[in-house]
This record gives sequence, C-alpha cells and structure tokens, in this order.
Amino acid sequence: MQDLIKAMKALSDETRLRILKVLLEKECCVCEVMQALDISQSRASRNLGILQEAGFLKPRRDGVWIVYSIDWQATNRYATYLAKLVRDSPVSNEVLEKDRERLKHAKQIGPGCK
Amino acid sequence: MQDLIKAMKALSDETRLRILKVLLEKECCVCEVMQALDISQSRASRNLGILQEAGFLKPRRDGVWIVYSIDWQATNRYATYLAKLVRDSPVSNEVLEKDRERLKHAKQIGPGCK
DNA sequence: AGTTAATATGCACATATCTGCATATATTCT
DNA sequence: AGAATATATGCAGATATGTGCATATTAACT
Repeated sequence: MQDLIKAMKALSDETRLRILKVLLEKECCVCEVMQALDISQSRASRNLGILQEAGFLKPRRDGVWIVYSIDWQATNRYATYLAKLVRDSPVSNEVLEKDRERLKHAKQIGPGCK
Repeated sequence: MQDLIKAMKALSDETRLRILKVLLEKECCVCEVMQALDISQSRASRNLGILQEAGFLKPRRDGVWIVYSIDWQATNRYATYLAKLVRDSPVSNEVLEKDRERLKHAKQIGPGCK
C-alpha cells in the first residue's frame, strides 16, 4: 500500500506531473527540465529526485550530464501503471503546451543558461 | 490537468485509500466507514467529502443515512481510471485486512456505537 | 412543529510539503 | 592533481494538509 501511496503522492504535484509529461516526450538532463518548465535548478533536481524515489525514473550518466528517463521496469509497479495512465490519457493544457514548446529549444548546456 | 492532480491527491493519503478499498467491497454510510477503519466521525466524513469532491464517490440518501458508493460514471475520468487501478491491483496489507474484517461486522447504527 | 439522530463543518493545532538561496558533492577534462 | 561545471542538498520560511473537539446542519419520524 505504501508503494501506491508514494506513487500517487509523487504525481499529485503539478511540477512533477509536468516533468513526467516532458520525460514522456524525451529523456532529459536536469538542465533541460529546468529550461522546459522554466524553473530553478534546485526545484528541478528535487522533484526529479522525488519522482525517481517513487520509482518513476531512472538516472543515467552521460558525460557531464545525468539523464533521467521513465523507468518502465520499475520495482514499484504502481509507478509503471500511473506512468502509462498519464502517457495514454490526453491530458492537455496550456501549461503543458508551453513546456513542450520550450523543450524543443532546450539544450544540454547546463544551468548556466539562465 | 487539475482534475488529474485532484484525483491523485485524493488517493495519496492512507485513510482515503483505505476508505476507497472498503467502498470497493460494498457501499457504506459514514458510520460504517468509521467502524471499518476504526476512526473518528469527523475524520470519516471529511475524507469521504474529499473523495467525493475529487469525483470518486457519489452519495445517496437512504432513510436516516447517507450512503457513499464508487461513482463509475464520474465527471472526472481520472477518478474512474484510478478507482479501477486500485480495484484491479492486488493491494494487500495488514491494515486493509483488518478494515475488511471490521467491515463485516459493521452495522448502520450511527456514530453512537463508539 | 418539535425531537432525535446522522452527517457536515469552523476552529485550532501539529505536521508535512514546496521552494529559493547558498553551498556541498561528484565527475569530467586538461 | 586541479579547475570547471552539472547536480544534489542543508536550511529557513511560507503554505498546505490532516485531525480532534465542539457545534451546526439536515432530514426523518412522532
């Protein structure tokens, strides 16, 4: 039950839902998430950490960057279910659209871009 | 997006998840929920209200009682998805088992039973 | 209409959550 | 090894959330 609660809690926050949507488009390093959502570095990092801890994401180092992607083989099965739900549901929104748009122009150039 | 967040938030609380599990067994009035979970009247009422507001439940008056049941035709589609997820997932637990057990002996006898 | 009983809610308090700022950590690359 | 840089985290403050207690509300039934 705690796994389910943890997964639900992780997605019951707008910032993290936005991050998940972005990562469903393409895997990202922290600085790309910052750019896509137009948020601070610590905010991006912390919320990525919460999503990872809840089982939604897996990190991978790529040179200087740490790239986060959806973990479809997560230990927490509920995370997988919920990620699928979000992926397959037509959740649309002005905020999400802007995130998508900014994501297109986001580069792996580090937090210094701000 | 707000509908999804509201639904997730509603289920990201142990008390409410327990209530949902109980209502998946059988529809209940407030006093039966109190008995099943062994919680206070205000706590049961408030959390039922939050679940209802998020679209999971629909209330129906039955004589003196107000009976809550899962709303499978909810306006908030995400509530329906999540209720199905909880229903179809083998979420088991010592706490949930006790709730089930107490539910069996719960009666529509009002909060005075405590 | 008044009484009774089930449910809802205002208030206060404790606890959890989210964020920015500053700084620590860790890894790459020279 | 040292410098540079991407990411993580301790801390403090603001806001949100969950609960008990007492009380308000609402509908049934005489």
